[in-house]
Amino acid sequence: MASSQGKDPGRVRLSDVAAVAGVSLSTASKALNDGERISEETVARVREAAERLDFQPNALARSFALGRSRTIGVLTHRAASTFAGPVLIGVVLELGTLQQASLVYDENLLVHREITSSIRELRARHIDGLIVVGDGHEHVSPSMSHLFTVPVTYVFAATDRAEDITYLPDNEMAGRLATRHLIERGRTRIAHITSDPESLAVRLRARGMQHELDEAGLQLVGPVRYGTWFQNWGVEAMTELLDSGADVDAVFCGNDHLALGALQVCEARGLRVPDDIAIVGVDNWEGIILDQGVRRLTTVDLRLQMLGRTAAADVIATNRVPGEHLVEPVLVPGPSS
Amino acid sequence: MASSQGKDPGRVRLSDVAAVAGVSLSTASKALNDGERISEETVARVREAAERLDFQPNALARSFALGRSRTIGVLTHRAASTFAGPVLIGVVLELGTLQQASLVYDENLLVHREITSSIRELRARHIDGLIVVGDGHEHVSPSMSHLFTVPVTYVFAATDRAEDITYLPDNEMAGRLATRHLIERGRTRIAHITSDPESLAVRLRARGMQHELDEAGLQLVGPVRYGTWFQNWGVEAMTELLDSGADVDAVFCGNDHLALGALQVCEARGLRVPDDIAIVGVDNWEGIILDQGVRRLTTVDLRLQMLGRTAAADVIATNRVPGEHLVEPVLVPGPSS
DNA sequence: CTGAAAGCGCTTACAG
DNA sequence: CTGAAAGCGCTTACAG
Repeated sequence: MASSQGKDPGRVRLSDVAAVAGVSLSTASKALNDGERISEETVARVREAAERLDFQPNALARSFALGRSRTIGVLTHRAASTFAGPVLIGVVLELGTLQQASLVYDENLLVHREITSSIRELRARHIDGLIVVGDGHEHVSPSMSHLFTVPVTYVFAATDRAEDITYLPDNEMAGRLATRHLIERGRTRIAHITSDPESLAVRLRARGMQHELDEAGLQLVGPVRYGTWFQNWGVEAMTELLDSGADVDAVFCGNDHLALGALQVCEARGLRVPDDIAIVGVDNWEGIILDQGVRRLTTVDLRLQMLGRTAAADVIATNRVPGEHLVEPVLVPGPSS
Repeated sequence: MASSQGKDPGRVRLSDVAAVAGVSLSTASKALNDGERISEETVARVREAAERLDFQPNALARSFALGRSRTIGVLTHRAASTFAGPVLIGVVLELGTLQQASLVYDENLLVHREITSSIRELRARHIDGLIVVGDGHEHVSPSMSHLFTVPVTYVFAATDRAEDITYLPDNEMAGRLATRHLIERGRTRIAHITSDPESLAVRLRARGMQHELDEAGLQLVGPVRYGTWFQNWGVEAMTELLDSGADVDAVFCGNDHLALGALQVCEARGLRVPDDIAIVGVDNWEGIILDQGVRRLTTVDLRLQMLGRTAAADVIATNRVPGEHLVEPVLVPGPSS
């Protein structure tokens, strides 16, 4: 006798369906799948039998026969980090919706083993595709696409190969949305407080802002105040800005920490926000507070979970388009602007 | 001819290994797996051949033969929520480490389909186990264990069946850790600001606090101030507390929002924190700020990601223990206490 | 349009 | 200790 572990006595097999429908196994299979070159009547009879018996095809047998695992490999770097976390959640939730399992390899694993070893394992598992989750696009990741015969999609990561399919948040659009929002509300004297220009996100957000100002024929209340991503820089830069006596009615901050710092300075000085001065940040990191019904900041949400979902849908799709794809952020209005 | 999709011409099969080792297919299989009733010499020869050919067993064929998918079903409710998110990340990362794929079903799906339909799909996939991710243990989830023949583990959820295996954060210990920390630092006049006593987490944290006070022979600077989880209640309650003229040198707040509100009031009144008054919260929700090197609060971290990892390891384990299991929180010291 | 048969690549009960 | 053979439950090229 052969293995009995694979057996599941209570389970309905396709052969049972075929018997009930009075057709052969192969006809039953074709009727349930492509349905091509099978008479409508037969298809109906087989489907009915399958329905009546509550037939669920054994996914293991199907995968084996087809050589497709309905499993997607997911390679991450520090997946638990603040920004990569939502991306990973989006990836696994969307894959689940698409009936695909996720086989996740975290970097912890990769440093201990050879990278080639984990790739071999991924191949042994016959994954149908691979998603590489980065940690923003500050660092360019080396392309791994040539190591796989299955589709590879990069998300929250840039690669060194132009034909790779990458998904990134649209940081330039984030700058545009924030600035447009302020302009639409009648602000004309807008300043910018942000982090280090070494960061690509900083440069892109600033560029988006500049585009909108140009289109509106406005001048930045300059210079751009570059510093760090931390709240205390927001405090310091806002203090400097106000002390400089600049005529300013709005500030676009590169992230929400800076915006909170700026808000704090304005409140301490008795300036009304947004009446005297409007403030917009980026990240919507107040998620936890928003959950609880309190929101202080206007901000731009980069939709990181949607970014993960989009990449997951892509790796399964048949019409994949090479190159860089940007996911649109959304403006989340709040009382500060 | 049969299906050719399953073929992968470049791939080494077990039969190749057997041929190179000069043994039969069955002997090769046994040598590589159990190794029982096979001579050491043969085992060595087969292993060597496998090594040399870089043999990776086809996981699809293996799963099919054994009836085990190396895939774990994961059922979530609002997985993207603030607290369930880290639990889910812990689950999928740990499963990945254990070479298990994750097949995630989010509630969005479940409301549209019959729950029985998703269970049938999970069964058709021959999952080796199921993890149910809840959203805290405020609501008791109905047990689903009887619907599956594979191991079911609940995490961040309580069920209505005592034999179910559940993993929860230890909220009582969170209250103890916070209070013990304050007592060890010489505080003797400790108050408690927290949310609604309807919440089990509120009651457990308060109970843990009371235990520690009792053991130290201290009295709570009462009454417990029950309210909401929001920062403005922290502000209000702290204001009341100070206005009441109570002699207080520390406050344990039920979460970090309340602690931030309390901190704000103290700072506004010129009280030095922690010199005049020490404050401890719960949640370590400043994660994002911590990433950036700034920390204001002392807090208790419930280790939600570790909670997810622990549950994931459990569902695979052979020695599973029925009942409720608690994951220990850790105190994260900061300048506020 | 339909069906008999081979095949996907393993595991294991059984005979030797 | 070893090997020939059956079996896991599907899919599909081929013949009819």
